[in-house]
Amino acid sequence: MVSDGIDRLGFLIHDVQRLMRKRFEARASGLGLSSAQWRLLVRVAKEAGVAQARLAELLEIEPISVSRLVDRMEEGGWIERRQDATDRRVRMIFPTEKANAAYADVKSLAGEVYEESLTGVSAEERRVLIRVLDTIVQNLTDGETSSLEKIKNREGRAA
Amino acid sequence: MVSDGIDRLGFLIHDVQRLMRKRFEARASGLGLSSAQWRLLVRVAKEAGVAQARLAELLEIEPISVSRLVDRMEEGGWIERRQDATDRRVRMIFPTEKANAAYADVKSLAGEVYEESLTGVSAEERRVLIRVLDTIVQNLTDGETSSLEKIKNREGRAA
DNA sequence: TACATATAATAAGCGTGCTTACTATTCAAG
DNA sequence: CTTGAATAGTAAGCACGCTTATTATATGTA
Repeated sequence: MVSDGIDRLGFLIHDVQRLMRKRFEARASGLGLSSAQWRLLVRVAKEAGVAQARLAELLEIEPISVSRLVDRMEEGGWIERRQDATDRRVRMIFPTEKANAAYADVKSLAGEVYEESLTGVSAEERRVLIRVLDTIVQNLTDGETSSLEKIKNREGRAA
Repeated sequence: MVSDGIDRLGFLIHDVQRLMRKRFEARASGLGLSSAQWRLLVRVAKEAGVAQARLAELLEIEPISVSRLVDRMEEGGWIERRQDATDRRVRMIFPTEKANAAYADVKSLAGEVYEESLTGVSAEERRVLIRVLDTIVQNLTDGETSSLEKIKNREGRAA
């Protein structure tokens, strides 16, 4: 009943996340983009001009984390902050030309890492993997996660 | 070919890891143990007196990370460092009584988080999940991971 | 209008990982 | 025995997440 390996689930997820991030960053180091920065860039590329607070919701991290991530990415020349004309509290985030140019490269690079990760894993197993991971996210997102909870209630599941 | 969701794998793993860690830490906060400290404690409980360098190999993190983690855990009264009589460079790590007392509690607490995560996931899907995650770890551990590489070559796969 | 509340962003400081560089100690040659 | 390489541990400083607190601006209500 415990010999199915479920008791290792936390350790396994932790290891997989760390190894995938590490390999991605080794590949993308030439570009100077970390995986956290890449995640943010994907959102900004799809939704140029998005406010930092909205980015925090989409990325499901705290606004302060966005603030400092954006600091570093602005220094790196990946994004720029602009004032919102109608609400002076808001900083709108736009990708730079440099970011747009790198987008496709980094995307295919991420795909490479996924393929290396899944060597020897069948199509059916891949489907199960994605489905189960989605289920876990749902299970853990509902209830008691305080700040995430509010987002979900307000927004539903943002793709 | 990309519509299978594999292109979201990195984001999914990242989210699952963060949510599981967050929920675990919410539960364990009364005890004052973080998930990183819990991981270390599991190893030390199984192998009392282990050297920090060996812990770094087992946990697959860098020795300096162990050093500071051990600092905080020693402050928290979870473990203690003792000198090795035969090699004065070595610090041997032992669990305290407090740690031994908490061990079973935290273990069942982790089990609860896993079960909540996997609500609605069949036994077969769980087997596939664990098998695929193990495969990913293997795929990403071989080759090019520099420091981990050395460990693997030297030790093989430590359970 | 004025005051209380809410929201956007940031500051300060912590935990956990990293790289790079250092000290202390051991071990292997010569 | 002495010198040089390897090993154990740590320091300094960075990235990225967090909590808590602060500032500036909007907004709703008396």
